[in-house]
Amino acid sequence: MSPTIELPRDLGRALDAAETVDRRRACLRCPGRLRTICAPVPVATIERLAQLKLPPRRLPAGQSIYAEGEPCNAYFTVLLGWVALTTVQGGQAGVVLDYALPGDFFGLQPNPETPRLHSAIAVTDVTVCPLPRQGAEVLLQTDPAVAAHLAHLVALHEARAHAHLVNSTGRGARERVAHLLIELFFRQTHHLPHQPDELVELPLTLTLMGETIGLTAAHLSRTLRRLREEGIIRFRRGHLHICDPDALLAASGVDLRPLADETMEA
Amino acid sequence: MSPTIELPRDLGRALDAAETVDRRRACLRCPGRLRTICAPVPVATIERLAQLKLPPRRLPAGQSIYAEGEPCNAYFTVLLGWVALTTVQGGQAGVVLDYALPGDFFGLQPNPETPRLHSAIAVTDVTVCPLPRQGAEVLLQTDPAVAAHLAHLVALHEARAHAHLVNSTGRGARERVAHLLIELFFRQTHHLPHQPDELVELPLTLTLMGETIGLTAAHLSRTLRRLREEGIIRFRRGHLHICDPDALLAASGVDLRPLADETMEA
DNA sequence: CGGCGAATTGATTTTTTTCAAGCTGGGTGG
DNA sequence: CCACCCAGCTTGAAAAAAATCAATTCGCCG
Repeated sequence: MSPTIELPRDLGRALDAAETVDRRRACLRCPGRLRTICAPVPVATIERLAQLKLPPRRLPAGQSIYAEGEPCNAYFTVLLGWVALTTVQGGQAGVVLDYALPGDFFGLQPNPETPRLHSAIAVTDVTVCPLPRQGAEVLLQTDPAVAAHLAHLVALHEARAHAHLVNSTGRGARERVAHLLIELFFRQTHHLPHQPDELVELPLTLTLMGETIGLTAAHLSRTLRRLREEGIIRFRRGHLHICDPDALLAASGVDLRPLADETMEA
Repeated sequence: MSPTIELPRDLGRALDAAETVDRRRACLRCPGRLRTICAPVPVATIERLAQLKLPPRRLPAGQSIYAEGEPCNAYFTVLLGWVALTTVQGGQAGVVLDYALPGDFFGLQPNPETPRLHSAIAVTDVTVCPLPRQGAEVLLQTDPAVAAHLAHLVALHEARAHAHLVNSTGRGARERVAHLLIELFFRQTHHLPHQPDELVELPLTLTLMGETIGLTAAHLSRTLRRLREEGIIRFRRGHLHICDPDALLAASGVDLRPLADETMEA
């Protein structure tokens, strides 16, 4: 029942133990610790998790981590870089459902036996920590703390999807863009922008951002220009500069303060 | 640690036992059994769940089950009727995030200590089975099967939100409407429409449906008229008549077959 | 110095909203 | 039993928002 891990068979017991310690250390040092599926794992159990997981996997920008229709072999934690969860319907324009940032967990399915419902694409160069499905499911069925935490974690993803839905339904382009920028700012800094001239990474193309909020790249470009001309933001080369935070918050058209902690916090 | 339930203190042990049996029977007979949080509960444990839950609550159409901003006291299973999960942003038009139909579980939060992120409104007269939060959380922390199942159940809700997002982003009114009708058909019958002249309940106002897919009631009315004039559907007084299933599926603009089982199944 | 994907911009068309005015049908009170 | 009431639906005309299409331009990389 215990899932196998890829280890050279001829290593002695000593090295095996060392390997275990290494893995355990890696998990304890992991940026995702305390934030994803690992959060409720007591130090005593972390060894078990460390055994389950595969070594980190690095992928270049643009590569698919998994694609719609594929079987579901593993769940993932992002260690480094940005991942887009997205659908592509029959060669047409896709829709970005969510982004997974460092520390975020993604890839859990309603039914693990079933093909992937969406694709996960590396937006930047990415390092992910894969957790094989079988092992993860056993862990869930055995450790109630992990399972309970995971349920709430997925509820958070659901809440984010709902916020996304509210944002891209029945609101103007300006509002949508402002809201998206604030969300992505928040998810990196863990606070709303308040000081003038805050700077943050934003390694997305206009096309991708457009697919996130349901606008064409052309219209998005115009909307961003307007915001720039009003001295609210500047966006260039993977970086977002929020010149006037209050104006941006106002432009989003919602009071985000109460929701921020709950919905965007990873 | 075991959660208390409201019982007259002066009842003898015999009646108490009878009450327990009643609750247990009610849970075993429940339409939500096998479909919601109760699904993985073995008959042995169902008694425990039966002790946790409050007696069913009936609400007239239009009533709020909980509202955005309120504290989260309980989670719910729908026994009868339709519930809309919705946001209302500052007096403006709201957005319907999802519907909960008989057998559906709703109300779980990312952080249970936190105010509600959305409202739940009874669309029709409704009967729900409330599960007090405290007890539910204890159950989750104790019973890994329930917790693991719940995680996947919430993942299903997330997937449905994603499908909703795809549907209402960057697609025409006709496609959105067709997709919504099919989804609501499926969630009641558990199959896609295929025979001509299938009939199903649809107790929603145009305003509500519009808020679900991001259209005004006016435009929705026009879109429905077009579908009616083409002999595809008829919709009146709470009932949907799918005259030409294939045309409706075609109008939705997506191949729903592979997704249906996973995304819509409650 | 090209080459190329991404961003910008303009002109035009399409889609959807908005606003406002009737319509309808089921429920209520006289 | 009927008149009326009212929420919800329908319809029309005009305005607004966004998509589309088609060039350019920009900036990075080899």
